[in-house]
Amino acid sequence: MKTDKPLIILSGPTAVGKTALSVEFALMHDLEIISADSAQVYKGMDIGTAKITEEEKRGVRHHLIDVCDPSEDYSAFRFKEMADAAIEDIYSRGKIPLIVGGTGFYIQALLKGVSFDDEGPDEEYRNTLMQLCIEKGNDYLHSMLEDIDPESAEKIPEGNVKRMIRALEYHHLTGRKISDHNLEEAAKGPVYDAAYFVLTDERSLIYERIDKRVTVMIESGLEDEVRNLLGTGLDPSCVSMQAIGYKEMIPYINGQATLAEAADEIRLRTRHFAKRQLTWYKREPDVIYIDRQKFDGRTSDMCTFMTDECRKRGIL
RNA sequence: GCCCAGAUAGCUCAGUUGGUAGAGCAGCGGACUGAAAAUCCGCGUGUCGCUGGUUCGAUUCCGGCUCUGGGCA
Repeated sequence: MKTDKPLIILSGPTAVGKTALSVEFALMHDLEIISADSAQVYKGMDIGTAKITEEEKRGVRHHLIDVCDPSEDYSAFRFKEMADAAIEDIYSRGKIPLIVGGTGFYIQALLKGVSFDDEGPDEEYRNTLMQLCIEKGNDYLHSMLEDIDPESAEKIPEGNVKRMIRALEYHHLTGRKISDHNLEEAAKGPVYDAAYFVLTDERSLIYERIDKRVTVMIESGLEDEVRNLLGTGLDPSCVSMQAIGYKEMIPYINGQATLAEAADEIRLRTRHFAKRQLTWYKREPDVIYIDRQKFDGRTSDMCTFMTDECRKRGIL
């Protein structure tokens, strides 16, 4: 029995081998790929994001890569809008979409159809709050939050300025508590019939692959890539430049660190990132793990496993 | 060869006026619903170099040894 809104998702920590597996699987079933990656959307950010190359695509159509200028701010909201549109487009061609990427937050927004019904972001209000925070301290923002939304104040630590600001902004724009909004959204079920795969491996092997990948990035010209981006007048504090591999290069380019120090910092930050991704998946319901160890790393066997799991769910 | 300093967590080091020890980083765990490759929260994982001595008790004091720096030759 086939489903109405089939969707296949392949996620997993960085450097685990999602790209190679995704192309192989897409070729096998004539799928189109939608990237769920918060950094690969930016044009000109190729080496540091380990963006798939034209050769690696092997003719498989990819969506949501290079759709944004690095000076623009991308977000979960924009991803959801664009991904929903891409999915409809793919359905119209009679094909099934394969979502591939490591940004769990984006995948969640898409899969559960999270509603972003306020008019945000309100940059002006955010700046006002940021200024208040600097002048009067984190505890001042926290007490503001306590007044309008005690549940959020309970949950969000004083140190987490970003989330305090977002909670205050949501209330400012809608008059509602974000804690209520979050509860409503959390209760939602998926809007697509999805098989949600997470590719994993032994932690130490993921870390080894990260270390090697960073070495290759440096050898492939990451420094020039970052210099070129900054050379266009891009603000180093903008969202795209917060991506791992970019913000760590800036001290080196400014002469405040050696290249080896920058590379080590990238390796460390990437390992931390992989750990955060793994934590995220633990909480996602109905995730199907693909443990590389169990397949001895054989792509064809992993594809077979994925095919079987999809069929069990009426997908494919 | 001699002199000096050091040897404590994976790393860098602090400390115990003698009662088996604690910071930062690493590591590990967690949160996350319009910045998410972002942001934030929690957890000490140890033959205190080895070996004798003094002592009720030594990681701490004393001797010897080993190793590592630095200096003198």
